Amino acid sequence: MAPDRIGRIEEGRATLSDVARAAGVSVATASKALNKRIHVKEETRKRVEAAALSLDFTPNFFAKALNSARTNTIGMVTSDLDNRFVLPILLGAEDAFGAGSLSVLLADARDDAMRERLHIETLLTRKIDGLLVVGRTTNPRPPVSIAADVPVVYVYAPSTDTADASFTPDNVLAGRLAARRLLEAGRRSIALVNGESSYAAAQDRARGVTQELREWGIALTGGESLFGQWGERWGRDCARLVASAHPDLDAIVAGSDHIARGVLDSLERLGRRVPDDIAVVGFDNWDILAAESEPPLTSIDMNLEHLGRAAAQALVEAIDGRPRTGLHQEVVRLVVRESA
Amino acid sequence: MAPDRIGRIEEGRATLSDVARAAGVSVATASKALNKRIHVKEETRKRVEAAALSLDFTPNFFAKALNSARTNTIGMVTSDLDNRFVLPILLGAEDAFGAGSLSVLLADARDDAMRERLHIETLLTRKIDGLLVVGRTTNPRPPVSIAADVPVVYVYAPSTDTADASFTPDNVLAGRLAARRLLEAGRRSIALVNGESSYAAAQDRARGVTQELREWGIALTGGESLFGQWGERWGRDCARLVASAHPDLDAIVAGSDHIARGVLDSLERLGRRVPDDIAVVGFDNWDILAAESEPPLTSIDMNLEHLGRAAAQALVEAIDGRPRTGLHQEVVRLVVRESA
DNA sequence: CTGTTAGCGCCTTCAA
DNA sequence: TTGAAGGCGCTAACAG
Repeated sequence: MAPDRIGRIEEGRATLSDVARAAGVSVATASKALNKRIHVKEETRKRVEAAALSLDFTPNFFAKALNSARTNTIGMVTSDLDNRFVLPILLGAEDAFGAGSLSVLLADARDDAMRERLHIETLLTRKIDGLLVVGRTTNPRPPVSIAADVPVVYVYAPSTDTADASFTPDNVLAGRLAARRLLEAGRRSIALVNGESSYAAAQDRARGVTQELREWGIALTGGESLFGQWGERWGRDCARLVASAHPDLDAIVAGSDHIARGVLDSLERLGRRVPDDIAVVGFDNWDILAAESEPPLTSIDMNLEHLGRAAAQALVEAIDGRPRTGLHQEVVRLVVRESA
Repeated sequence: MAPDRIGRIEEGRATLSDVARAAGVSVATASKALNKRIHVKEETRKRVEAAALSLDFTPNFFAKALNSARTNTIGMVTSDLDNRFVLPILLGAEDAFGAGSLSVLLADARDDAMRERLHIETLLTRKIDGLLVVGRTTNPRPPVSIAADVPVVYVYAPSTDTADASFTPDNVLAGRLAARRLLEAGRRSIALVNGESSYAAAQDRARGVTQELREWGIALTGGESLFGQWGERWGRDCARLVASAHPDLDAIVAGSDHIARGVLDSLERLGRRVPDDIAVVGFDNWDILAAESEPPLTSIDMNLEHLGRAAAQALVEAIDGRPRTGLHQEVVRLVVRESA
């Protein structure tokens, strides 16, 4: 029992050879036994497992990683952690990876290509099994260049290389769902107060809305290009204008919940009741904005947690040799409250 | 140059012995040279470094970790990633750790003690150099029990053990700053529409507000126990009541920006102008709520990014053998907009 | 079924 | 100043 090696005393960890000795077998046998390998007598395995347990043995992660390809670690690079959209995605991903079995190395690139390269470099140094690249917007982004054969999955911001595996919310569908909700409620004069035109999300949502309207034989009131900023102010300003210019207006699709809040605000000031006079629907279903507004806001939920989970799942499968390449536009859903 | 070992071909990584051979020295010398150790002739080192560079040599992380205490990895356990407060903290922490030099293993415990234990267990297995425990609220939490001598720093939620190193925003100061702003602007009838009483943040802010008022010889209008929920609805309801009950009311401190939004809403409906008739100040400086409200909201910023950075810094120092124990209440700051 | 022998890639004595 | 040898803890051949 005397420490036979320098360092044993302070570093209390039991090693495999300790276990082997305690069980009266060789290290190799102990290894096989603990790794549920074949060719080990049941009784021997029991003995080894008992020894391992009593010594509170935990295999040394690094020794293990040293001679096996897998490290059970995946890397996650976000371009902007300060982005509320990435949170649910991370959550979903974390979820899919399962507690304890797979660890996540997180790195934030601050929306800076150099930092991203650097971070990915160090992640690769740590032999991650796979890489999840989380974008800041849904605008396509250049693929990361990785020499090694590490599977990569893009989330939120898809890769410009359509052969890469990318997961992004279906914003066209989102637009359609929003419009459909209004149309089915009998609304016929619908305006779209959109976000910034440089965002794919804004463009896609607009596309979805107009597509749906067209199928109903209707055109967007106020035109298709009411692009502005992603904020309340723009929502307020723009809503005031369209609502005044079009007295028959009976619905507004807002490019985001944030914009929608501004829209609601203006409508109230104009004396238009929501939803009786004018219905309003937003995007994102950001409950801090949507749940307790006056009235509570009907919105399209982008299913971000699901998105993260799907991407993570795909990454795990890719690691296991079953890659799912290409762009995956994940489904979104309508959340009905009172505004539409 | 022919691959002398199985696996060399597919696994293109150059090893130290490759470098040594290329430089015409032994592995030992190469090691010393690259690690800036003494006892290496300058010219030899140059040669080795050149060889390493040309072979694009990166030391094997695991081999290195196998016989050295440091892994340059720290663990970060959040109790609830879905919490908007943790994001800036993570950012600040990531920042303090520096790009590339220190990697972050992220684990989300979902506010579940069992999951937390499990995650910490696996983190320890990976020999993290230190652990950052990020809480969901500022309520004190039981310390994690770690057998090994891994430094731990608590952020946002401090440890109940005051000997542990904890970093949390100074909510009492926050309350004082909010009150002071109003008092200095000449307000004398001030109400506090607070959040949930079970939150230390709500209690501390209340304490700060009353302390400051007391120093000015004033008592809180409407009493000290207007606790409710952290939401707009409560802000609306409560503001309507106090404002009606106290016609002389000239300021409201809202327990959070979210509450403040409800307060603003009610005041507008009651025809009280902000800030002319009644001033309003919130907490959190959550710009999505505060920046574009009508009028824009004056708020107390909790300096979360700074908080995260400070905590991370402390962790790094602790790892380097210079622990900073005890509770650190970090400074917060007033952000003036138009509502007060 | 079990044990012996070789490494994985690196670092660290200790001789030379 | 350099190099040879041993070891970190584990797994993967191959014998026995």
